[in-house]
Amino acid sequence: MKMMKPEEQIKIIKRGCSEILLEKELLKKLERSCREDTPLRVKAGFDPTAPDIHLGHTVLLQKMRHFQDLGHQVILIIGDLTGMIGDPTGRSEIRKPLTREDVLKNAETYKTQVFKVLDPDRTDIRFNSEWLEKMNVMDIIRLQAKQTVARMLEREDFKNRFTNHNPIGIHEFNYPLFQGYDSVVLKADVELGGTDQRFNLLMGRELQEDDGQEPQVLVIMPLLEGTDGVKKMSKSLGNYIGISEEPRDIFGKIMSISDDLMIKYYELLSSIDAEQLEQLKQDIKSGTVHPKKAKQDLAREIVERFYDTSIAKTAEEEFENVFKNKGIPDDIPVFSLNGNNDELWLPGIMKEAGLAKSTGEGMRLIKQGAVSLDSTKCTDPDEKYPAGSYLLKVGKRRFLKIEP
RNA sequence: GGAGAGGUUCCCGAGUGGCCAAAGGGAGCAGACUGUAAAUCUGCCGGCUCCGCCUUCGGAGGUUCGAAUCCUCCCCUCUCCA
Repeated sequence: MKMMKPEEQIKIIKRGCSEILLEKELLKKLERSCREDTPLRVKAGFDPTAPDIHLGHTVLLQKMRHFQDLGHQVILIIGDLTGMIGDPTGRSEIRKPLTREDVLKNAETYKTQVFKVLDPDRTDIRFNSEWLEKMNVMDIIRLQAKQTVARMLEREDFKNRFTNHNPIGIHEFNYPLFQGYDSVVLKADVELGGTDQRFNLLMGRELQEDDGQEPQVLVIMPLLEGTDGVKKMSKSLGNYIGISEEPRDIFGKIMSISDDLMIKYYELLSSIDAEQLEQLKQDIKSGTVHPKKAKQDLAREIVERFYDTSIAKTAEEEFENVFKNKGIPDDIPVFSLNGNNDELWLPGIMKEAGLAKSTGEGMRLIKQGAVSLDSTKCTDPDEKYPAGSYLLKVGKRRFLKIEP
C-alpha cells in the first residue's frame, strides 16, 4: 500500500494528543517506514479487569485507529499477568486475582468491543503472560536491577504515597518494569498511552535502549474526565459511559454532563477539527448556538459511532420526549407481581426492582416527594395500594411498570 | 530486633466510659431553580413495614448496669532507631 508522506502522517497523529516524545524520532521512524514500506509497530496496553470499554478508552482506540488508517500495525496488549497480580493502587480493596477463565472471557469482550473502533486486519492482540510467565527469578532480578528506587519514587503516584506515609508494595515497582519489558519483547516503535501512563511509557524507552534497541516513541493522549467532570473516566468510579450501553443511556449520560466538560468531550471524542471547535466555542459564547443544542449534536454523533444514524435519532427523540415534553419512554422495565394479590407497598417494590437500595431509601424518596404513581405524587411511605397495573416514577428518570 | 504513632460508617476525618447510628467535609440521592447542565439553596444519607427494634467503629475475648472509647491477645499500616 502506498503510504502518506511522513509529514502528513504526523499531522494526523498529532491531532488531539497531549504530547509526543520525541516528535523528531517519530518523523525518522515514519520516514524509514515509508522508505522500506514496513508498517510501524504501535503498542498499547489494556487492563483485563474491566471488560467494559468506555469512552475514555476510545480516545486511545481512536488514535490507534488513526495509525491503522495510515497503514501501521497495532498491537493491543492485554495485561493479563499484571492484572492477575492485581494493582493495589489507591487505598482500597484488594482485588481478587483473576482466574485464567476470567481473563479469557474478558479478552473476548474486549475483542467484540474494541473492533467497534479498530480495524481487525491490522490488530494483533497479545497477552503479556505469554512472555512474562516464562521469566525466572534471575530474569526478573536482572530486570529490576536496571532501575533504582529513587527513580521509581519519581513517579507521581509513588511519590505521593511515599510522602503521605501510605503503603507501597515492593511488587508495585514491577508494574512499570513489566510494562516496559513488553515493549522490549515486542520491539515496539510507538507506544500509546494516557498522560497517567507517562512514567510507565518512559520505562519502555529506557529498557529498550538498554537492550540495544531504538527506543519507542511515546504518543501520549489526554485523559478523558468522567461524567463527574473531575476524575478520569473509570468503571470503578462509576463515572463512565460504556460503548456497549443502551443508546438512550449513552445519549442521556452525555446530556447530563456540564457545559465545560462538553467542550472537552468535543475535543477528545468528536471528529470536528480544531477550527470548527473554536467556532463552536465562539458560537456558544455569543449565544448563536445554545449549549444544549451543541450537547445534543455531540450525543448524537457518539451514539452514531457505536450504533447507527437511525438508532441515534431514536435515542434523541426519546430524550426530547421524556425530558422536554415530560413524556414517558417507549419501553420501560416491567415489574410483575406474578399474580400475587397482596397490597402493594411501594418501598418494598422499589427495593426489589432496584430503584432503591433499601426500603429505607424508598421511604425517604417518598417523603421527599420523588415518587409518583400514575402521575400522582405519593406522600405517605406507609400507604398500601391494591394489586393492579400502575406506572411508577422515581426521581426524574426512573420508571417502572407494575403489572399483575 | 527496639521505640513510638495509628486502624472509625462509600472516602477524608472528629470522637477517649453513658447525651453515639457516631461531629464536620466530600461523594451520592431527592426537592426548588434550569437546558435531566453547572452554580446555588433545602432535605436525606447503616438495616428493618421505621414513633420501636437490629447490626456497625481492624479481629477475637474480657472488665462494667453500660464500651468506638478501659484491659488482654492477635492482624495490618506508618515513623524513627538498629
